[in-house]
Amino acid sequence: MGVGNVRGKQDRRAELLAIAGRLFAERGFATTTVREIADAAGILSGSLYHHFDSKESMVDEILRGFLDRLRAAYDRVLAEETDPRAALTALITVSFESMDTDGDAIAIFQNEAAYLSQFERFGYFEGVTAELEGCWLGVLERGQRDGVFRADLRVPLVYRFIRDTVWVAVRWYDPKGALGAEEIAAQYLTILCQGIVAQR
Amino acid sequence: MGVGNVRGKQDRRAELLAIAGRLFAERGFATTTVREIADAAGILSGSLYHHFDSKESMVDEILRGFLDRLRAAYDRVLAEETDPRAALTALITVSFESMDTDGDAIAIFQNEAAYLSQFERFGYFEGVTAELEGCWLGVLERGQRDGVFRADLRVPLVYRFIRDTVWVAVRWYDPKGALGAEEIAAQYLTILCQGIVAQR
Amino acid sequence: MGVGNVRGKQDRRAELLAIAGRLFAERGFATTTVREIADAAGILSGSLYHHFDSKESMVDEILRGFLDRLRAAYDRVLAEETDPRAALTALITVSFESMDTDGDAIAIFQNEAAYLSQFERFGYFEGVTAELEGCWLGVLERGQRDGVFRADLRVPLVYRFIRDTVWVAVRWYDPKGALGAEEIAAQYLTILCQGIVAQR
Amino acid sequence: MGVGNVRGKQDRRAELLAIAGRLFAERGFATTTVREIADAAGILSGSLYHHFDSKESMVDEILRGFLDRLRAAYDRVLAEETDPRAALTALITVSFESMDTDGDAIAIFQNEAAYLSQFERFGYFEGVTAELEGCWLGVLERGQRDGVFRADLRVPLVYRFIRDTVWVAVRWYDPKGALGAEEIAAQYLTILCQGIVAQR
DNA sequence: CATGAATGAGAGTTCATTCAT
DNA sequence: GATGAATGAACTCTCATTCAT
Repeated sequence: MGVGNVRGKQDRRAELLAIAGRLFAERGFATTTVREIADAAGILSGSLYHHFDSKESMVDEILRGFLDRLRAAYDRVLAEETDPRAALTALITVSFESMDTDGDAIAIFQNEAAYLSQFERFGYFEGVTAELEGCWLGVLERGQRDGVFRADLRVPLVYRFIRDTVWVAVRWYDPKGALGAEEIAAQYLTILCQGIVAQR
Repeated sequence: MGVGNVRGKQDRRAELLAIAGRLFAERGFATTTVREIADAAGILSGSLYHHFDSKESMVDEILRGFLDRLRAAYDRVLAEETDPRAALTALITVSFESMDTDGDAIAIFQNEAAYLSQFERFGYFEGVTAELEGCWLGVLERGQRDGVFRADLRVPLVYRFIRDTVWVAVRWYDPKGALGAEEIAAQYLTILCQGIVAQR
Repeated sequence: MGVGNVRGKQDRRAELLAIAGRLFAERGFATTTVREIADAAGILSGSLYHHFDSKESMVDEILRGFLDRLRAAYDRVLAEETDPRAALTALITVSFESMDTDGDAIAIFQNEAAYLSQFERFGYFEGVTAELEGCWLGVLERGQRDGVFRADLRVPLVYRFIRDTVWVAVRWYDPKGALGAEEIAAQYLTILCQGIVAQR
Repeated sequence: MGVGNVRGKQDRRAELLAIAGRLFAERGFATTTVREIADAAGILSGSLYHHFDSKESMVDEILRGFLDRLRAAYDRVLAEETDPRAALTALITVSFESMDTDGDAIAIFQNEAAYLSQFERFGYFEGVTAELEGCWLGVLERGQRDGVFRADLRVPLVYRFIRDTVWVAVRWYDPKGALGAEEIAAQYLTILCQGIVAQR
């Protein structure tokens, strides 16, 4: 009935959220039923409502956590790396690495953001997305201005290519697989920076 | 009562399929209701069943058509282009261009393939996906063997990066926008081949 | 455009009615769809409505025909046979024999009368049923009065036993089978009149 | 939260099953809607699915229970009565008596078995029916062999006559009526064994 | 006479959510 | 905290019937 209990309560929430996140990521938000979540947690569907008001509030909590952590990571990168190429490298590496800890949330955000953002509750997506986009665009523009990145590229397009490649990788990336996030990031950076064509 | 009637019948089907495809792409398959499709077509939900057995058979028809066309386009590319770099260029260009005609189907396939393939009816996804993958891998491997593409790249990884970038672009690509598929393909090819880093 | 045409029209109706009757008997009235009837007839469901106003009017026509014929046959029996035992024999034989020509209608009437009689249109069932019942009761009562039939039997009960046995036989009687209606009638009459216990 | 709860749960199921059975028997399985069952139970149609998977599983449960009880009763008869005539008497009496407790199930089985057995789920009908038939045939054949029953009768035919008469009686038998199952069985046995013709 | 597109009512079923226990 | 019965709205799909062609 003291701190221990609160801790326990928090743990249970986190546990349930992890279960829900896993299912949302695997089967989709609309397609996952509250009953399935409850079954996976070993309780009855009605009991979930002692912890969360609704299915929506579950995804909300999952996505907010992820988005907050990602935003913080990007801020740290921008604060630490002043060189555009180093910053880009760090941004990409950090993003790939987040798949180890936030894989489900990333998958959910990738697959459901368009659907969820139609509800007022998820209106905040727009702002966060713009902020994250700003991080990338800033680095790319600075790099182009400094002559580090080629001048004949349309930065917004480059941003979209990078963003898509990085985040969609969550579909096939396996945190427990042989290929680590770091190595994947390295390979992608090689391609992105030098291209796939062999130098003569 | 002759060809004209058959044409009319085919047209109606195609029309309804286009409407359904649009909605499936925008809102997701599971989230789009049969009533919404019917409303958009200006008929009652039950009337749709005069044309199609089920909601599933609608997506099925949409996706089969797209997959067939794509497969044929890839085959044509491989038949015409023997040079790996030219083949890769053509594969990428053809893929981006398919967004002009098959945008909705592409979006549906990207977003729903994982969900749909759990049903027996869509078991054929696996085979088609493998065939398409084979087209890309063949070109990449040949290029690497010929020394056209860098030797230090993991081909399967490169394939995934390309595939993800190309197909996820459907989320932001606007067929009626200022930026055409061809130009986007060109920019992506530049990055992919030469990288974004300015040559000194 | 003369008599021949009318004959053709009548034939077509009879043909469609036979098809519908077959299906109603096999699958039940409620369970048989208008589309199934049309399919079996090689036309489209809508086209059936050029011949009949409704599914109900199809059964109606089928059952009226059968009931009329049966009533007439019973009347003929009662007019011809004055001896109770001969009359009972004839009633039973005539009933079993009607399965050769009216098998489907009998099955429909057995299975659906209770359901159909709830609709006003089929209100006439009650009267016809009472009339037919009257034929049997008359013969049985007369036979009991004359001392031909045992005095310790409750005539209404005997009637029900006979009626049920005779008509439910339609479920297993096969018009094309080895066992003819006449022989079945004879066996039943033996049991009914003398019982199954061997005389010592 | 103990035995009491389980009892309560079982009771509710049984209650709902009784309501559904009543309606299925009265109106037919296909013709009875889930909403009608729910209405009769004073709940909403969706709430029924808290207790049963489907309308089909409701009939299934109803019929399985009846068939099990009947099979057990027949087995008891065969174990207790060795004399063919006594066994036949007991079989008939037990069958008529089952209408007091299983009237609805009997009616459903009589009316819907043909329709239901087309679904895989009800494939077990065939086996059970054959077993029950075996009980009757065994007794009749033994009786004929022992000279208790007449030699000029076709046993399979006799079986069908008895079966039809006994079970179709459910259509008019009234458990609360003046005529009890035992008396009806007795009358039928008299007719069946001695016939309706007065002994001279 | 037949077609085939459409209607409109209603079927069985699902599911997020509530709440007394 | 959890249970489990119930809600109520919405879903996919079916089907008898109509009617312009």
